[in-house]
Amino acid sequence: MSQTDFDPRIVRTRQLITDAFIELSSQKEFKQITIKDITTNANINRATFYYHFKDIYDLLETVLADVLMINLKQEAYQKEELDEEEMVQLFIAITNFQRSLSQRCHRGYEETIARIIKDQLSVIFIKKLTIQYPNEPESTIHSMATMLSWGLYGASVEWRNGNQTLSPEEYIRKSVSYLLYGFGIDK
Amino acid sequence: MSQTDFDPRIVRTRQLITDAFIELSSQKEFKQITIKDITTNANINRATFYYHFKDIYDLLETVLADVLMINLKQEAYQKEELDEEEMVQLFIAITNFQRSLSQRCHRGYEETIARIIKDQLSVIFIKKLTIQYPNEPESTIHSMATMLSWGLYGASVEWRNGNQTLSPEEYIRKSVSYLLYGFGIDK
DNA sequence: TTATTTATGTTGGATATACAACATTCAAAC
DNA sequence: GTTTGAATGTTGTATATCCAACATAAATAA
Repeated sequence: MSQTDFDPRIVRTRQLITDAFIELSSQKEFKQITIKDITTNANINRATFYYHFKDIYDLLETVLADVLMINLKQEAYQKEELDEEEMVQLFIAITNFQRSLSQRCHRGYEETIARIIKDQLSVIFIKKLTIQYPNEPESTIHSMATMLSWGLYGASVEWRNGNQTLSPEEYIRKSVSYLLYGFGIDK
Repeated sequence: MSQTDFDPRIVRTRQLITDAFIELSSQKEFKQITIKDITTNANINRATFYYHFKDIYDLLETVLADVLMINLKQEAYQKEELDEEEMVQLFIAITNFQRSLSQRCHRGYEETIARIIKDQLSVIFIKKLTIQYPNEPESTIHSMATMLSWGLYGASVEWRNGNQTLSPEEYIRKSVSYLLYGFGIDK
């Protein structure tokens, strides 16, 4: 964080944008939210949005990292194909978040947070699947990405609600192996 | 209202200032509130306050007129001495406000509003009494102004709580005559 | 498929808001 | 009463936010 990030104007504007995004996430799916929706809701100029964020994906990652304190930045998951190791790391990031959820003040809108997390997982998986299966129609790619992101998130909820005798890694590694094998990862 | 008053920056900043003033009014008397208090509470620069308002008295009148919708601007009560007609007009302005209070969403902080109104009445009366009694010590002037403002406001509350068979003017004119007579208005 | 509308990303210029500094006034401390 | 500190009002400069406009892409309508 640079010094200018303490400028009250910047702080206020970022808060407006973030609040708008979260509110819209409770009403719509990520792919239905437009920059225009956000800036209208926040009552700021569109150029101002671009002063602060590169695009809506940048906003999504910032909200996850800075507001929800969960590391799901794309740059941390750069391998082009689905990979067991990366999926385990994704799962650990989510369970870290789940672990802290009971101590946090966000419990009131957990459903919105869940949606935001799944949206980002979906963004990550779509990117990988598009590269790995260039000839698959987009609808198939989206469908697979949705199943993966919901599955991974659901597993983290189950892990949290259980007695947590297994570490996240132990809990998920077998499932991930089966998942990837089902994708013909051994071709 | 000029076109620039729809500029979102202006709207937001004015809201921040107004909210800060109202919050501080619930904690302190008017004369204890400083510009610095307001700008700190609102998290804006002091120069920005002065961009919008001439001074704290300007803010007070604006809050009354624009937020609480009650006309107690000094410029409407310019006679230098206490005057029966002006006091009746003051009372009518307050009772107009009281009349609408039951239909408004401000009921939750009526005490703060009462304080703000009394503060402005006090400002008006201090100005007149200072001119009328130049040799009286300031503490006396303040004391008289306080009694007048509380008295006038209290009468409006009583009027509102009664069955309102009398118009505001009928209700207050006799009392005002007695008040002014007690000030030696007939010298 | 074509035409129209909407959204995105960008750019140059205007302006509201920020900052620091200053002079003066007022209030508090000694 | 004197000194010190805080508050007020002001000013010049920097910058975050605003606006309109443009080119392009994407979505929708015909």
